[in-house]
Amino acid sequence: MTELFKALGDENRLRLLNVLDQKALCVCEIEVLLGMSQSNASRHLSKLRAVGILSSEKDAQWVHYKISDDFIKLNRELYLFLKEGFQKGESFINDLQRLEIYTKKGLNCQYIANDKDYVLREIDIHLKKEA
Amino acid sequence: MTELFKALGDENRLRLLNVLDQKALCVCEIEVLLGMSQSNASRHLSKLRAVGILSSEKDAQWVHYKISDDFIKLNRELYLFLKEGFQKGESFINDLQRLEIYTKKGLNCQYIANDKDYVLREIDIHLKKEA
DNA sequence: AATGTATATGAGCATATTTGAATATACTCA
DNA sequence: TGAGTATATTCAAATATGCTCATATACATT
Repeated sequence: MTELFKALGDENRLRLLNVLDQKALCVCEIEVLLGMSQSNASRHLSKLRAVGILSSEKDAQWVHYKISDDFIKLNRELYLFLKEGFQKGESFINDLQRLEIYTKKGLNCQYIANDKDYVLREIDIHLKKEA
Repeated sequence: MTELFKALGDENRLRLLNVLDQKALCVCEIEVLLGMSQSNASRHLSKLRAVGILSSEKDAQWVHYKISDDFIKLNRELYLFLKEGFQKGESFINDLQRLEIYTKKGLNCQYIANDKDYVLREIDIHLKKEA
């Protein structure tokens, strides 16, 4: 249990979980959506996988991470608590907004591979319109 | 939420919560029951209180700590998760065994103040009999 | 008031954690 | 096979954490 809480005791890792709770994502998508460096995103994902919170699947050169089915099954209360908490934090809400734009515009790993800055701009443009 | 998880991500603090979930205890009792140094016990209790998990009350020169009613109310799922986890960990179970002996023998802060080693021996004698 | 006791806090040390930069690995596709 | 790309890992530096020993504070009792 200690290891689980240690893994959860980090703002960045909670942000990861928040978006992954909506849908599976690969490292490069996390990088773009949360504004993290590639190595940092990879590291945090690894840590969450190491304690069983995430599972991953390879798809060509990409690795898709998602919240582990076992984790949800075995830690129902904790999972519900997390979901509740995500609805309250400002940064969590902002991250979901970015994810929603990313999804609605039909963006994906391919776009990021071709032109990461373009994807970032697309998201930011949309956010400014709403503001 | 991050701060809450950080506070929970420590074996000793989880052990504290486990026994405090049974009944309110003062620092010297924690010291004896969990075999922690006085300063360490005090510090961990402070930390848990700082994030709202514990509340404390002064009684003469003693300070009694307990799990905060607000914490339980506001974080129901997390609290349930903790209780579930406590039933699984070996060290948690051992700690509760010591607490049970301590309680059944009618020991209290006064006994610890008079002769801490006596209290420790009383608990250990009982544990050896059961083994 | 003076002494004793319970708890809190400060200083210092060792260890752990987080991070960016650089590099290694694993995979794809021409 | 060789170049390119996504992800993982290593290294080094900065910061944070947990612990012990010593001391301070607050309260009780004589």
